[in-house]
Amino acid sequence: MQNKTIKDIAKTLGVSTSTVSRALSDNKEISLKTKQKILAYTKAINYIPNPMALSLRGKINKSIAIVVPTLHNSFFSDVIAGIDSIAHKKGYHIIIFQTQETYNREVEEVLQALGRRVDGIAISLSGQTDNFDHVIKLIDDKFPIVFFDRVPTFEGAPRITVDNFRLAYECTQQMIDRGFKKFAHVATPLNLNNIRERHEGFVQCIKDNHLQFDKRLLKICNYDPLQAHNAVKCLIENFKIDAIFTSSDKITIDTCRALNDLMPNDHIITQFGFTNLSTADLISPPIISIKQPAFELGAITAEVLLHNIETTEYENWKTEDIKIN
Amino acid sequence: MQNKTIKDIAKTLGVSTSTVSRALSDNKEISLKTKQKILAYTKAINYIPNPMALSLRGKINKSIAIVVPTLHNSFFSDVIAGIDSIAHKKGYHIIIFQTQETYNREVEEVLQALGRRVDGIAISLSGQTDNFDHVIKLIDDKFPIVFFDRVPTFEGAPRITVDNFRLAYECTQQMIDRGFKKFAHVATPLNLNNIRERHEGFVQCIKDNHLQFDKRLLKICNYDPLQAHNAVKCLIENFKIDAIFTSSDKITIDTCRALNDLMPNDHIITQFGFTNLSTADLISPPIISIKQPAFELGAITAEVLLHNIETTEYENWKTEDIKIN
DNA sequence: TTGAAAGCGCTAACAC
DNA sequence: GTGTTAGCGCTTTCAA
Repeated sequence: MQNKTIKDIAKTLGVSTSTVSRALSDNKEISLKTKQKILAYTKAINYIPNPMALSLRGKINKSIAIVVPTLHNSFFSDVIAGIDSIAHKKGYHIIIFQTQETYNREVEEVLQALGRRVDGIAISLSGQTDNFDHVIKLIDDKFPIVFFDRVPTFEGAPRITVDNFRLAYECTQQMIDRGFKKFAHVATPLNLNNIRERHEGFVQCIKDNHLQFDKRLLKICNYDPLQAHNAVKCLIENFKIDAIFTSSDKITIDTCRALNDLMPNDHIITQFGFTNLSTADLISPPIISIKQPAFELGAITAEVLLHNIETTEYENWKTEDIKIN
Repeated sequence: MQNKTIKDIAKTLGVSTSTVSRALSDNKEISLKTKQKILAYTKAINYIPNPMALSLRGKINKSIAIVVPTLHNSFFSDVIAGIDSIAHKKGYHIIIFQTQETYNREVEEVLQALGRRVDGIAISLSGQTDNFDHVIKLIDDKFPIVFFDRVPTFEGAPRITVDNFRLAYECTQQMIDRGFKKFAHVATPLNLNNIRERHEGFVQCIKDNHLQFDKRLLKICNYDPLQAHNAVKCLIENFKIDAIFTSSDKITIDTCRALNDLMPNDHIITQFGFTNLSTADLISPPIISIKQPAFELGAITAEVLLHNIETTEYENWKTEDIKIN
């Protein structure tokens, strides 16, 4: 069953390989008759050109790399689904690389992606990354790369994000409108742009409403549920808070569990925050949840990336940032 | 920055391409000195051989295809994470193909995977698939393929599944032990092996406890939430049921929403079922939830597939089915 | 121990 | 309108 080659086809049909190649590439320098004969045959045998050979010839590979911190996160799964939806339409396949949130893996995986000669890279940075040489090099070399969600601070390649500031601001405003006054924020470290922007939107909204945000009410946790538990415990015991803002998926869940553990019956504290779970509406105690348009983010990332891949003139590449609403 | 080729290296070092190739492949027909010189240099420049060239030469590609119905499902995301964890260790990359639950896409995507010359395929069948020629052909050709979760009825290639019957049986037994007596089952169509096995485990347990299962209490729904709503409504209005069994992720959620809508305050019906959501414990009304070991399923799938890929003697391939507990 | 050359599947000059 | 050939990066005979 080994996929037939252009050579086999040529032999079977009694023509040369270049004739077959021409028929396949819709070249005009070929008679309609031979072309139809060849196309009929290739269709019949389900011929698929060997992408390795194409790639070796310098043609594009029709594959893009997606580099994400982890797949254990419905946000990234949704983004990938969005990227795939666009990529598939244009005949591209996606190859997934996980960095497990470490800088070393990120460098390695980017190298691997290049080694595989993907046509472009869509990347969301690891939580550890603070050196950007590996991606700057790509930008300098005009290799198609697009950042999404967790993006670097410098310009040069498109950065596709959701409008974290605005989403956080608006949700906080809703809470204030409903009468909440004393807010805490349980967050993962602010070195990631998205988390930082969410914090800023949250604080700005509080300020704009002439309320105060006590800095001790910002609790930074890592990915350990126990830290969230302790943070919530500290908040409950020491401060009279109305509401807790949580600014990413996992921490939202951890905080929710902490609240359930620490005050199982009276839900006097209301939680609001970012989560991409499909079941956010079913969770108890209820969370006012902010859902990022992850699928759409992926779709736009793919569109920009594919545009650049398929545009040979560098000056026509898209480089501007996009904030999705 | 275009990755250097073996030719560039040869030129820089003043040796021939074959010498470089030999150094890289740890060939013994080469002096230690030249070898070390070459290796030092290739390491310094971060040389990665072009996998396209390797693949063209008939070497393996170090990539495997994962064909899944959809990525919009935390079960499959987790399986993929599990596959990747093993594949990455052995230097393989994963390329993901979605069938969107349709037979036509499944055939097409399998063809695409072969076109890409992946070394093997891990596949979970679409909900529509009832013709298996496309995969039987691969098995006949001794192409490495492993089925997981949604597997065909015939033997010949490894089928990795969770023990659906047992999981369903045990959970039902728990419910009976807690005093529940009158059960309904809200399910997606039973043509998929996993759903059918779950139903069988559920019914068998009821029978073994000398209870009766009224067949009218099996409600088949598709992926539309409205169908689940109507099914639940019908069950509530016409039958005095204690508990509802739901046998897959999405239908579990849909049923949960339906219960919330139809009887928001008195939770006289208890739901138990399969779900892979990380937040199953937070959902209200509480669900007795059965979690499949998705990550582990993926890991084992990858192990079997990679074993077969790397084993040249066909008689040493693993072909037996595996049920994970 | 090393180099030269062929060939994997394909495309694109260049011939005819 | 069609065939011949070189070459993409690599490995592997075969010579030296």
